[in-house]
Amino acid sequence: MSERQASRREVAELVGRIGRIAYSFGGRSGLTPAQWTALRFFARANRFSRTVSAFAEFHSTTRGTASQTVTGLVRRDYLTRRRSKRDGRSARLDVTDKALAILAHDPLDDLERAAGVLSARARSDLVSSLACVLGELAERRGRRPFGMCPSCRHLETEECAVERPRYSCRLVGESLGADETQQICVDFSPIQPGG
Amino acid sequence: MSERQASRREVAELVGRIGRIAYSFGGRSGLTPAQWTALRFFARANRFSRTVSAFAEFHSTTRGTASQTVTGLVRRDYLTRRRSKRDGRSARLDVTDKALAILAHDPLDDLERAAGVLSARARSDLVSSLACVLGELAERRGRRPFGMCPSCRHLETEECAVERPRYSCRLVGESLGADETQQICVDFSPIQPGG
DNA sequence: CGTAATAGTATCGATTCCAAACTATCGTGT
DNA sequence: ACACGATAGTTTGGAATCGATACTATTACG
Repeated sequence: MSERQASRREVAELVGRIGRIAYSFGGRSGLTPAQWTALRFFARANRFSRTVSAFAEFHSTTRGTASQTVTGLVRRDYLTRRRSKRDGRSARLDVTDKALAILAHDPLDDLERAAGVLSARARSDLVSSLACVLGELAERRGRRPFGMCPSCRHLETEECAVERPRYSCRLVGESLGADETQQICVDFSPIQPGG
Repeated sequence: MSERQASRREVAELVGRIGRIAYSFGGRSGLTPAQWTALRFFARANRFSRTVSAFAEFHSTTRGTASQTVTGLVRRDYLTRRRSKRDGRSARLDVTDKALAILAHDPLDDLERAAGVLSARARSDLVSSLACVLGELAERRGRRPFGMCPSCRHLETEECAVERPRYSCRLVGESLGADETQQICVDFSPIQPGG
């Protein structure tokens, strides 16, 4: 085995192990790993993406399983369900204050803190490399990469002279608040292929 | 939220997403993600680490669950169980030819190939950054990082003038073949903390 | 020889998981 | 207006996972 291939395998092994340690721990919250993933998703997703189907995509599971996970969280008052007025089939899930409270003690914060041992430069390189790998893997598996507006080809930025820039999405054809450009989106499509 | 914290969160989100996509796909093998993880582990672990307990540590699960997963793989002839002669409580699991055959088409290979889009330099940096984060995260969670001899403080290298170097492990007090220094070990302890 | 620790298994109920069938709504084309 | 297929989401069933707990057997320590 060549050096090149060895380092590829190392990437896969390390990501797998970190992901596993991060995923498998729910703390004493009474929430399962899947429920934690769902809460994080609905807290971070923009208003077009807070649906059962988008979460199923995000979590790489079926809509049926995602539906069950969401139902459990709604029943426990971590999410509220609101039927869409535009599309009678669709419903939007929003996190409750109870969810925000528990998310303040997210066990995944351990991973964030662990990333803090890297220098800012190393962390920046790590993020771009991971984004690149994720984009490539998502493409190979036929999955959506998810991501935020700043690197999305659907974002339209209207520079105004005096005011702040105005953002909108070419895909859904709606204007976006500046904060919404920092939320994750199911329709994200990277400007440069692969990250 | 500062830039520093934002990039930490991005690391966590990206690792989580990549890990999830990589983990959740079993292909048409009939094996579950947990079973794939077990097969990979027993194929990559050294002879001191191919036990139910070590796999439970590796997979961040309980010994009970790990026992069930292993039992299923033994029943399907992917693993063989051999009781230890030194320790009557312990048993060693070895992968069968059937397991090696299916591992040749490991769905996780997609992730390795995705890592191939990075330059060798970027990949090398990625590996060391991830190893650093993993070491730190494992410490925070009180988990073993697992790793290989070259960066383990238990490795003893005896340099011989004409012959190849001889390796041994200070912890278990046994000599190691050169190939065994490239297998993952439950007793791995990094030379530099967090590295 | 007795006690504590360790390796592993067995069992429980809750959850996850996928697949498949199902309802309801939307979009398109005629 | 109507049929058709696509989409959003739920439901059901069976297998597997999961954590917790209790359990057996063996080893280590004193």
